Amino acid sequence: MAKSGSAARARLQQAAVELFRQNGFDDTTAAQIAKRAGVTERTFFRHFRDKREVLFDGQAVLEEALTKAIADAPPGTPPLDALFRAFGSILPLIEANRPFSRPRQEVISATPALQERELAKHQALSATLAAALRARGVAGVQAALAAQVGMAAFADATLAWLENEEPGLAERLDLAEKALRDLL
Amino acid sequence: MAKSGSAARARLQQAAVELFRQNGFDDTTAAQIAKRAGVTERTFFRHFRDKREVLFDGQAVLEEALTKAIADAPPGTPPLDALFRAFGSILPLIEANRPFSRPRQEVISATPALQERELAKHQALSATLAAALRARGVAGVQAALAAQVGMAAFADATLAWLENEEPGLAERLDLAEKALRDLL
DNA sequence: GTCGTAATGTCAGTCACTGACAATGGGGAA
DNA sequence: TTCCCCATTGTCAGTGACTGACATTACGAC
Repeated sequence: MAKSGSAARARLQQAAVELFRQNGFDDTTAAQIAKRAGVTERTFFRHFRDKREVLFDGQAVLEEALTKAIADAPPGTPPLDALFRAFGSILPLIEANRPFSRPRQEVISATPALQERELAKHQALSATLAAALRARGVAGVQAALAAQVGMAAFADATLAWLENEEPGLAERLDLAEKALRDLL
Repeated sequence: MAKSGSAARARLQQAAVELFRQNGFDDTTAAQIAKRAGVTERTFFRHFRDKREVLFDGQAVLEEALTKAIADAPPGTPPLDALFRAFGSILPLIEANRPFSRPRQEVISATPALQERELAKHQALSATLAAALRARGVAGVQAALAAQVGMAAFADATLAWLENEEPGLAERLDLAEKALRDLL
């Protein structure tokens, strides 16, 4: 009675979002998610390290796109410029995903345990961006700081835009960048 | 056989660090910690929300000191200056705690689950700092960004200093601040 | 000394997560 | 086609984090 290729994974993610929204993260068991997806609890944990991870699975694509965008920036581009240019280049991707991201973020915002995991993901992404900057010759400390503050601005803008579609994401990002540069 | 006032709490924290260092976080059970502290597992979870939390308990003092330092900064002080001045004012506190912080950080650095929790604590502290800045009239977006980047610099400097005492914490913090200002 | 309250102990239960092993099913080699 | 390979899934038993309910104890206030 084993099912075909890993469409199970997608079904599990779908089922998880639905159940989390309906009953909350804490009142949803892994077994319930698995059942709705037509598999066993054991299969759930074969696809996802833990119960939270089922909501975090698209980061790889973004990571690659951002890294590439940073590497492709004209030589001599200052770190923050390279970063925000990279963010700008993936806005279409983000915007296209809004229908999926919105309910997902709704669940996350209601669940401290999931916010913790989201922070960890952002941190990992930030580390990757810092590495990409260092590969361009940016000094270590600056690369790390630029990546962290850039990610913070990007994450804040995206979060606010998921809650309210207007103003648009590009505009929010520009505002965040300006606010950041006004800091000094 | 119940013990006196919450010295139990301190014993639990002490026992936890020792066992975590000896056997690792994952291979240490809450029951083992409790036993070494002379209490029951149930008592452990009365003092700490979960197994990770036993390592995170000094934040309140820092939070208060930092908030106060920010509030006390001369009016008109730019956000980043107020922030770094506040950090500078609590350096003695941090330095005095090094004997406790070092083994603790050793455990955290070896355990992803604990790093996640640490990120969450930093985020919470950052939110508090942002609020303190806003209370001084700093705009919301700028306050949030300043707090995040400030925390990042502070955390990075402290972490590096815990791994290696030289150069000193004050010096590391100055370097981080300079690197940050050079970003623009 | 008594009494009230806060801290602790006891116990049973749920659920996240794991290791070991068996069953299945689809695709490629012969 | 037929057989076999192997990736995916199912089954089962077990550990440990965490919780609720209730009993017990310690200790200061009076």
